[in-house]
Amino acid sequence: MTSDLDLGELATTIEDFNAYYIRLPSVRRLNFSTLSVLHTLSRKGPLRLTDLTATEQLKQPALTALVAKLEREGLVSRRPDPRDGRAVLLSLTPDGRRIVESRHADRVERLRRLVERLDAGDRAALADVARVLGRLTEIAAGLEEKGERS
Amino acid sequence: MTSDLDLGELATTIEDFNAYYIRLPSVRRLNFSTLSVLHTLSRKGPLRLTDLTATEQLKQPALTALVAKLEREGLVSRRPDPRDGRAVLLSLTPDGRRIVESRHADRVERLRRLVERLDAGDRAALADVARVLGRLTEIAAGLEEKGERS
DNA sequence: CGAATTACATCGAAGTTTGATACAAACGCT
DNA sequence: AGCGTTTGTATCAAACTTCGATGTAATTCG
Repeated sequence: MTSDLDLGELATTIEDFNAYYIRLPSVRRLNFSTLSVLHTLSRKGPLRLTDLTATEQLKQPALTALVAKLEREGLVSRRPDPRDGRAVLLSLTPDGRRIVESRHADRVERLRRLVERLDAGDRAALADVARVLGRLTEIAAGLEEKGERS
Repeated sequence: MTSDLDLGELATTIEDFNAYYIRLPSVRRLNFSTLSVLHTLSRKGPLRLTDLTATEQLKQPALTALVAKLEREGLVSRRPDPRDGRAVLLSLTPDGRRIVESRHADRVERLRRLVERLDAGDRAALADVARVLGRLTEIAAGLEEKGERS
């Protein structure tokens, strides 16, 4: 049985890990909302503004303003949706992609320093960690999709 | 050998997982900075304002303002540091603690729904996931401490 | 076609964050 | 003890972010 206690501890462990993992002062001063938008666009390809409001915890006017700023800064590009004259399709520009990639590279480097201090057993378990977290993400994405249809 | 590729994938997996894990619209509208401060105070006990600026990605004036607001709302309490007349010690009030706990409970519930859809093998690996993430956090905390002394 | 809906933009008000600066307590030196 | 320096917070005004309400144009559906 997977007791509540186990899950409570797992949740705490993830929370604490994230406290360290998220902290990553970026060279350019980009706030949480901005980084989240860049990450989402880099993973979910061209998206309409409304689709973004579903993932980001911002209302549509705030997102419109943020995207306008990112376009001015050359990190995001907007083009009309050929299928719907009201909508815009947002994607990362090469510069925008570079920011996401550089942050990713920083995280890889930090992870590397942590991992090299793990003992052999824990290091061997890393593959399992990756597999299970990946599955949990897939399941979460699946549940969300289902929820949207209701 | 732990190749760069493995770590890159692991970092991506964690990033994607977090995109789902972090999303948790709270009942009270508390922004990212606020939630982070509450979490840090709940985990690291009474802290001085300056110690908080080290963890939170806010400058001291922003933190002073945020803490003042949280005190007005009854989520954080301030008392003079008996060891240093210039400093204040910040801690969570019962109400503040309740917010952190209720968010934790929400995460446990979300995790539960994900975990119950894992196959037996992946579920069995959860203990390893918790252990390894916990170790990584310990190591990260240790490295940070070392860095501070330099 | 016309009414209802949807996608995004605009606006003004409220809230947040910042750099510069002020001030008081603590520290270190003699 | 005295004095200059450093450290911990507070204050301020300016810049930025976010929101709810509302506008406008494109789409959908009967």
